[in-house]
Amino acid sequence: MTQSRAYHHGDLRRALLDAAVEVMAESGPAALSLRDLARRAGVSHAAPAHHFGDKAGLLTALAAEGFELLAEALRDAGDDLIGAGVAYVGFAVRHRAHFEVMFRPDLYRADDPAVVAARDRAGELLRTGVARRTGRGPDVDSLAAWSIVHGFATLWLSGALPPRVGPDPEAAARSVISRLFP
Amino acid sequence: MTQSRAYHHGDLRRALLDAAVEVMAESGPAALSLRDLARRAGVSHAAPAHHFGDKAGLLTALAAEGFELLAEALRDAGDDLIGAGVAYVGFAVRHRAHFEVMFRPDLYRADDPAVVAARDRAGELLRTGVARRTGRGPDVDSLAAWSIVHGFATLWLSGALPPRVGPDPEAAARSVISRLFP
DNA sequence: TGGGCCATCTTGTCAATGACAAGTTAGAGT
DNA sequence: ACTCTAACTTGTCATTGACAAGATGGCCCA
Repeated sequence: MTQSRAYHHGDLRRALLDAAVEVMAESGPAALSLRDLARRAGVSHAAPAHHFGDKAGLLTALAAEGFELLAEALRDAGDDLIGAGVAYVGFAVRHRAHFEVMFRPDLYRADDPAVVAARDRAGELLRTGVARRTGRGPDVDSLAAWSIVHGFATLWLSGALPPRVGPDPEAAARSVISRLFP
Repeated sequence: MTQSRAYHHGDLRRALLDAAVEVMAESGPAALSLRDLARRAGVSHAAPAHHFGDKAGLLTALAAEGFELLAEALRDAGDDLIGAGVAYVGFAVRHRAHFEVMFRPDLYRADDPAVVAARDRAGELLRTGVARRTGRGPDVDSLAAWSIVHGFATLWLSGALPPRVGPDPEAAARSVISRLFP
């Protein structure tokens, strides 16, 4: 994270990331345009390139930030396995743009050091959380836990779930996860 | 599905869909370009527009086809709940391009009649399959089942799963689903 | 204090793309 | 044979991502 106490703008890098989140939150990642972000930030159309190189660079930064936010959310959930699962879903809903980029490696450079580090950190939290709870070898349990929360979050975000699931994703997630870890 | 015993080309509509699947299978949906598809099919750059209107139209057709293929795969899996889950994952892996479009409604017109019909058909199969197996109210069980297979498939496709899961997605999926329905 | 340095941002440009408009071709039906 | 129309082409425009080259302004150090 270059500390950018920017000159002309203020903090263009952050402003661009925020604008990207805003756009993607309402129109999805496909609607993202560097020139549009520049317009929103009030800078020239080539300004984003200086901070991120290209579009993939911006999304790489977003993905890294996303994995950091996810790790933070999981850490805050503490030892409670169900709570961690709910936190995973809560993160996906609250940081929809980040989440949607994170698991679309064709959009960014997944081998970027910052991304790899943050992802490993989040993955570690996920795995140890499950291992602490269940006696068994963590392999199947943690894979099942990750799958069920990730699947629920993805389905929720895609709007594929029927209305009867209700309006509160975290409440619904809690009952689903409880089905796996009664 | 307009039956297109096409004139000049042979069956351009199908050729374009196949080319789209091929491109997306290796480079993801973001790499899709109508002009590239036209080039691959050996037609002019505006030919695709005649069959699909615009890019979203082509992806709408792909999504509808995907839901039909999914319904077919679930039907073939029969009454076996675990088998149906494995079939869901198998479909996602084997028809990666279709699957990736289907659950990205910002890319196509999700309210298209053909899409809605096919999706409802697949959804019905999913729900009744679970209800047949478990005594309980199908709500939580079917949501949990759908979440776990969808999550596993998504994670597998995104390459997020660690190598120790092994090379066979369907085998790994089977053990994960068995964890939910022992 | 003032002069250079360099990150930051701008202007200009090019090829590629999606979308649209208008024209052309060729098979089908009569 | 004639027409009709689906299937495709040619041409064009605004938008976009990427790159090159230049301008600007704060900061460091003599």
